Amino acid sequence: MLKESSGGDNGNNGWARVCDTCRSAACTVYCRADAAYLCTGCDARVHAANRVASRHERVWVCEACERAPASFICKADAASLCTSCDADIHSANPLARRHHRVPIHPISGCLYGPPAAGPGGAIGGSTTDADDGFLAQEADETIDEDDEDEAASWLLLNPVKNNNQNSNGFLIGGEVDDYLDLVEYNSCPENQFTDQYNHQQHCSVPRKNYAGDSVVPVQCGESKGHPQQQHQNFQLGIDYESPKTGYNYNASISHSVSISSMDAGIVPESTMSDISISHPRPPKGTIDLFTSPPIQVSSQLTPMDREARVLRYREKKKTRKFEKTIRYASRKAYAETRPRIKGRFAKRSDVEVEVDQMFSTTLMAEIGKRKRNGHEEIK
DNA sequence: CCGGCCAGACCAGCCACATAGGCCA
DNA sequence: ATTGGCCTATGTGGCTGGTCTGGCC
Repeated sequence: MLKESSGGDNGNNGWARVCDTCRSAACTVYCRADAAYLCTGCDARVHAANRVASRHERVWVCEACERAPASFICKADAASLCTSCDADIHSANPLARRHHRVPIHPISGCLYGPPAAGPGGAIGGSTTDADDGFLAQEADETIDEDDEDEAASWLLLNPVKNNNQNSNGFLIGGEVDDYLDLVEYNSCPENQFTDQYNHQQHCSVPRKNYAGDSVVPVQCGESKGHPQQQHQNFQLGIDYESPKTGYNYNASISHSVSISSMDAGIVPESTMSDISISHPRPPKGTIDLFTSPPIQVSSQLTPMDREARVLRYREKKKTRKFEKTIRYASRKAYAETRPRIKGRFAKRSDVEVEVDQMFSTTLMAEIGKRKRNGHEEIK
């Protein structure tokens, strides 16, 4: 797909960039320190020469055009792509746009070591290595170590640590929290982006009536900057639960909002529609390059920002809730009334179906009669 | 080995959503 | 004849709760 989509000509002039050193082989990596494109052999030779050279940060060359440093890994295509090719390929159609892409982190040291994985594996895996500058910086911190570690994983973009789960199987401040926190961050008046993204994020109106599942409309604008609204956003960030089915793109996602009157934490559909409809959350560990604001924010945090976020994380941790959440109250009500056999849903008998139909037709007739009467009264 | 605990599987029906196809300007 | 927008029909898969089951301690 990738090669085809690039026209099979490998980019601008139809030829892969050649190694800047040997000038004979096609380059495979780009060394930022040397600002040079190198083939596998030259890279191994140059960067194994001494310790300093071995620390040079390198990234793989785009597999589509083979002419620019790769910036993202597309998990669906299993390919590393430069910004340009990524944009070309993944803006082609809605399906491609949903491909999971993660930013490539440069790797230093030996790229061709014994357990070396492919381009994606080697570089993608580096995010959890000590080579990661951000993580290395984390290691120097000495505040409350447990919280700090957890907060670090929470602050990171794609750390493996984020897969930590507690005994209940829920995420402990994983990427989900991270994502939502970024949303929250963006939603703060002082942090608002001026583009349409945030407007959609928090002010969207359900596209449909949703009467069936009791989705209620969003109150927009009036609560902007209002403490209560901020609180609600805050809770959203906290209570995000891990899907029951685990690490899966299609896994169901539940949300919970702190509403005291709801035993099981039935989500006010306004928040539901906010998240799941107006801006479907990109899959775990991915970045939606075309609809999301730049999320790299977290990797460029100032110490002040970082401290603030750690504090916020701790607050969230304190108030985290693990209650089961109900996204659709109507489905819950229906499920409770359905016949069961040993706990499993069973097919309704013909009699039950008939009764239901009779009831519904009667109800519709009643509603129609009331409407007509209403019109007559108005007239 | 036994008992307690817990996570996950299972089921049917509703419905949100995506897609395909038809129609019209 | 082609294109773009709109609407409708159809298909797919997520969501829901009570019970059972297998694994673990």
